[in-house]
Amino acid sequence: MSTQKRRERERHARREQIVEAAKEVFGEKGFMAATAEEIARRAEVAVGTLYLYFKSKEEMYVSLLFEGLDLFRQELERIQGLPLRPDEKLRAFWDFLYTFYARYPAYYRIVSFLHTAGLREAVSRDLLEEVKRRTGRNFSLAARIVRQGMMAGVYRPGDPREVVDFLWALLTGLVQLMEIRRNLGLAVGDLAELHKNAFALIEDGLSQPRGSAPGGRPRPWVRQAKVSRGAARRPARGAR
Amino acid sequence: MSTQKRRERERHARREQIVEAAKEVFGEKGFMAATAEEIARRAEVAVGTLYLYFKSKEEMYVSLLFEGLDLFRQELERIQGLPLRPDEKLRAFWDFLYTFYARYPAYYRIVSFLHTAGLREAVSRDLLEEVKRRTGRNFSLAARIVRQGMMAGVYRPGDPREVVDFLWALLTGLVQLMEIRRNLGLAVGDLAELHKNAFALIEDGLSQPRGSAPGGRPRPWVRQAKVSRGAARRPARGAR
Amino acid sequence: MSTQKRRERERHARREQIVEAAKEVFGEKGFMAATAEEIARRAEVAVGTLYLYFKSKEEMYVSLLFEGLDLFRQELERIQGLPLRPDEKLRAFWDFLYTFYARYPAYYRIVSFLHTAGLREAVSRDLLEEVKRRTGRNFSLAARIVRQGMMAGVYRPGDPREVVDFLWALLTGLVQLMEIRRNLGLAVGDLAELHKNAFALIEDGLSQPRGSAPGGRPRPWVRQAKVSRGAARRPARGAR
Amino acid sequence: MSTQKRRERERHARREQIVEAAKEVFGEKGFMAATAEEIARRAEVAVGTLYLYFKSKEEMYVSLLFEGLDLFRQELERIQGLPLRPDEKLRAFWDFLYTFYARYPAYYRIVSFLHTAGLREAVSRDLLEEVKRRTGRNFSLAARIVRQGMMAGVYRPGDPREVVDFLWALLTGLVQLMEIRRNLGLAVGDLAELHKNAFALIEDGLSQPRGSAPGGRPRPWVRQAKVSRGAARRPARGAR
DNA sequence: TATGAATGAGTGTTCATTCAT
DNA sequence: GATGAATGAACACTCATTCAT
Repeated sequence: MSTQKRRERERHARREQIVEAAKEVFGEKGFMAATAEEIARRAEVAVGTLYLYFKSKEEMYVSLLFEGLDLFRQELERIQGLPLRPDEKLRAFWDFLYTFYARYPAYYRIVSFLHTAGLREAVSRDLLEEVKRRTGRNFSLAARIVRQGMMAGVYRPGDPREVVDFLWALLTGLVQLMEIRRNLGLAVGDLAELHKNAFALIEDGLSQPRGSAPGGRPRPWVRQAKVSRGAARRPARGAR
Repeated sequence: MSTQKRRERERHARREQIVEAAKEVFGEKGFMAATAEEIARRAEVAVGTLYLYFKSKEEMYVSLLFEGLDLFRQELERIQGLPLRPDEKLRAFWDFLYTFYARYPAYYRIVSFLHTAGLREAVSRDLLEEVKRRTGRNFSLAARIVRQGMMAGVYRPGDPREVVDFLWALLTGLVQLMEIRRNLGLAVGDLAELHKNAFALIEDGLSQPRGSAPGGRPRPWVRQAKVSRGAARRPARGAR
Repeated sequence: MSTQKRRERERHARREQIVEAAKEVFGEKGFMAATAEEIARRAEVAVGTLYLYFKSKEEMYVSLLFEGLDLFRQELERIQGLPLRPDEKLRAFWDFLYTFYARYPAYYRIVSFLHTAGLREAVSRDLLEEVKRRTGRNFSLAARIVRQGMMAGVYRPGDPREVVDFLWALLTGLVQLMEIRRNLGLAVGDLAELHKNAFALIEDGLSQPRGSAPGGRPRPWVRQAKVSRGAARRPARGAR
Repeated sequence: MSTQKRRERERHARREQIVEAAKEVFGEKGFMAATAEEIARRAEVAVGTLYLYFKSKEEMYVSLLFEGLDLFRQELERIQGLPLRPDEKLRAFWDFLYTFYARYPAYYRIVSFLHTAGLREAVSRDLLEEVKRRTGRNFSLAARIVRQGMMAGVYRPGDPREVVDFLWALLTGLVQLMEIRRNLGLAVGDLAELHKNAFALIEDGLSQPRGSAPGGRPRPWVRQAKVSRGAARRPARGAR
């Protein structure tokens, strides 16, 4: 019993060693340039040991995401529990998206890695399932904030999950754009500033129009396409 | 003189051969899985020849972007020339962002490739400069559309380039999100639908409030943070 | 004493577990592709335990032969005990060689494995001794059948062990030939048919000429080389 | 033109370098223990170069067979052309089987390798086809000798190819048996002697019975099974 | 310019075997 | 005896890039 527990503990510790080393090496060199041998060396472990804990280099990399996803969730839950108005919560969420990136850019890179072609072959089904579960939970948590805003009448009705997709897409898109600009040697603007302004833009779109009476019929979130004079009339495609 | 011109032409033709082959191979296999040998074979050229025209595999890949950037610019200019209201133009631009992706997803992948760590070492300075020039031009062109909307009072005043960044980031962010979801084996929503709705959201944020008189004092685009009643006042977290 | 016996029994049972698992795994995957870990898993035993009972993977493999050699011997003894004429016994033996292969091809593969270069280093001396003893016994048993035929005057006098070598060689040679043909994708003939015909051929060679009186001077088994008329006399090439 | 020819020659020479080195290394270490790196080193060639000429280690190994198959064929043709009686030719063939093994045992080992499971995946289709073609030709050549014997009435009628199979099987089976015995540390008999005696045995089975009149009805090669008293009567299975 | 044969460093992964507990 | 985590040497194969012709 005691032996088993010790085993358990040691196993966990060893895994941590490896994860830490992997974080370092992948962080410094990126996925492609990182080598199994160096990770093993830094973890002070034999190369073979790596493969006792992870199926492949890809799996090692993606596994690092878990910690990030959990940190992400914790913060989300903290925000959710704050005594704030829904719109304040959403802003807190948006701010968090940025601070999280600023603090742990590596996690965003791993997420970005998830779109690599052929990923599904290199990684175990279970790992992918777990990633799905955790990202799904996080998206749901975020969606809840938006939903509360909608139900409180602060935001127009709509699909809250879609809004989260937009926020996430906007943030990651901006991050990538900035990184590309840096890579191109372009003077890259202040991401913090961009981030702040982006929210102002989106929040306006989300919000109930100011003039509308609190109890009035809500302006639908997806509006009719305005018709241009002289332009071919396209059929209005209402909200799904 | 004539000889030189012929030389020039032949050189250009040869380069085109290679570019076409590269487009095919990179398109089918992605950057990593593509091999110089296969590109050479398809271009009906010796492997060594590739390196007479391109410094490296990376350079070959990134060069493909030029054509995309030019197509992009042409369409932008077409839109600019259309007899549309500024807001209609912006919508046309937004639609174009999507149709361009739908038609040439490969270009987006190359753009995405530009954030690879170590790119600057693998690629010639000149190439990067050229990419900068062309992307810059395209961003400017797009920004012009937004600026026109602002000057016409349809949109609130602000930095038009920033708006273009937002639009671009939003679109590419959504594209990546969808690709990740597909890779994770998640039921992936309809990108076209998402794309449409995203615009509705943003456009609202961009627009002058409905009730405001055309000539009235514009509501500043970046608004003051709303204050939460009863909640502990926390500093804005965006800046950090 | 009792304890020791139990120990003994348990030890034997454990060994059986492993042998059974090894038989399965080697049978399914062949020697090379089989792994110690899988054998351990199937035997429900730790990997290390394998090495308490066997010196090496090779030893595990070769040990499987014992069971086969014993089955072989039992059948040989059964045939020996049958109320048959010597030539009928030999045919029964020959048929058995085939049915044994058809039923337990794995054993033939292990035998074939015994000619691997470097075997002696990978396997304990004792194991090899045991294999020698058991195969030797089997060969002797088979030789006895032949000897009986010779003594009965059914077969010409000669070295019975040699005849067994021939029969064994012929059968295993045919088996290997068929397997190679199958591997090459050649239409492979019916081994059963071949097996039958081969015996007809050999039996004739073994037999006393028909016309010779039972008690007559036996035609020597190894005859003088016939001399070719008109052909240049060449030295026998067999010796070299 | 001259350039092309030189290229051709160089290519051939390089290939020979590699083949020679491969022959050495495989010969010394066997297939499994041989390493690509050592072959390259001995051939004074880069490792990658090996793979310009051969698809895989397996292919390298099997390719060595070609030379052997050609030597084999040449000797077969020589024998065929000799002014000998058919039965003398067959003996010459049989002697050759042995001397060939004695001189080039490595080739027999490669042939034996051909029954490795999974070979077809490790080796190109073309290579296998070529092996088929050449072995097929050799078997045909040998069969011709037997057929001539049959047509001359020296041997009983039958399928000459089958006889060749028997001869081949018998020889290779003996070779393997001897190698196993040597590996087991058994005093291994004189293969040359065994080889000689085996032929006496087989030749008798092949031959027309001595007493039969030249023009008489040939005794069928596959005879009726003799019936044992008291044994279950098995149906006679006539020649196919 | 064009060629294409040659290079050779680089790497993820396996697995028989050991040994501290 | 039994365990099973750890080891680490071993290795085939790839492919971007070069350079002699």
